[in-house]
Amino acid sequence: MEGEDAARRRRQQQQGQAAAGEKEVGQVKEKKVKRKRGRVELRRIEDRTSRQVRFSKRRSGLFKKARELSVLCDAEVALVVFSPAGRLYEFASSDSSIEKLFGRYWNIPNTINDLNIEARDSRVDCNIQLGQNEQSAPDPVSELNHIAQWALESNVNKMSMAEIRNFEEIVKDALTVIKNKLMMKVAGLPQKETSPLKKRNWWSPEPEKE
Amino acid sequence: MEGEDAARRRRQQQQGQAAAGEKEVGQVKEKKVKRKRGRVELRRIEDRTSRQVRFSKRRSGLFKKARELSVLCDAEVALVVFSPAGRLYEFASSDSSIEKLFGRYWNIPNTINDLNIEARDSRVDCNIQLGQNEQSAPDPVSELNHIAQWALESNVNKMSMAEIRNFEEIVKDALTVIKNKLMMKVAGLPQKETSPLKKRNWWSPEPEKE
DNA sequence: AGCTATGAATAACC
DNA sequence: GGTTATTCATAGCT
Repeated sequence: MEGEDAARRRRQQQQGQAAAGEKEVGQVKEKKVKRKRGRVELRRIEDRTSRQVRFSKRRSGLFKKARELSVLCDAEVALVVFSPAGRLYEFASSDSSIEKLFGRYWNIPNTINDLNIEARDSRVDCNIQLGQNEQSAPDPVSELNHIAQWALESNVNKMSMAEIRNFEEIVKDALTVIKNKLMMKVAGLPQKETSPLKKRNWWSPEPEKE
Repeated sequence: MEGEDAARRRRQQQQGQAAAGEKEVGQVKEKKVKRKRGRVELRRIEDRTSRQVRFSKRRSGLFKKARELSVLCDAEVALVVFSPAGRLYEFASSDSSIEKLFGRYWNIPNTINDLNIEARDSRVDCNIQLGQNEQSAPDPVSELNHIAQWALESNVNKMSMAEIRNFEEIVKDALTVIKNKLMMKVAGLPQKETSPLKKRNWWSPEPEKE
């Protein structure tokens, strides 16, 4: 951010320079000098066309800035923009999808999540594990069913926000399991463990790689 | 965005002006002229301290731009940034909380599903509608349960790849429904729709009592 | 969509 | 955290 005084001073200085330059060349460029812009006002642009053009330009600028921040400063950035017309534009830094980053956002408030996970009904855990290792219940849908039942019995409507977030993660995990299993099954591939469900540590501070 | 040629041309022009200005005053300001900055390189800043300073400044700049875009162009913007240290910074335009805007984000992909939704087993559709209109089963989890049962009865193990994908989407939809409903319920937010997404929200449009 | 003058952001320095 | 020189973004045109 910048103070008003400094800004005004700089502006005057620049105009001074410009004047000097013009004096040097003897007013030759008089024709184009009057494209005065003026400070940008922080309120909704009324003209529809102009607003749309502004949106396009500023949007690309914003996304560029977002990308720069994520690259230069090694930060994780997620950006979602809806145009007035309802179009979606999104950006997520490098290794994080929007979903992951916002999952992280939701997880931040409750670091105690681990405890909740441990504390949840063992049937769910059990079923997921079984499904993954393909021991007794080869039908993945039953797992989802169990999860739903578990949630139902746990009186979802009275869950706290933290619990809901946790529930969301659990169901998402289950969905991943199911998807993987079905994919493997249909493709006729051996069920190899890819990674995702382990411990959800993808958001933890990781050692840096250079 | 701007072309290289134009940029270079303008830079030369400006430096020409500056040179003219200096010549006018006779090199009096020689002492401070050499703060050369150079183009910003698009790669991670190595120096830790510098990176942190850059992060602070650029972050505030980015958030300012985001706010400007949302105000000037009447767009909805959600921005989440995690510093390398793991700190969270967030911005959401005016009337949208981060959760709402990203709920909206998650709902977008469903556009493609309209046809699929119509085509799939009517029992599911029916149950969802019932749940939604709170006639018999206001508990969103039951919807998930029904979907799971439907998939189970449909002999999932013999589904084609396309069908599995579709199933995955359906479950994801259900998850979205559940999540949003719970979020709204717990946060006590009114379910207000601002934009054109409404038509395909087969699962949420009506405000709830309770 | 492409250009340029101007305003704004910010890298380098206190 | 403040200042200034410089690069960068973009408003106004075409």
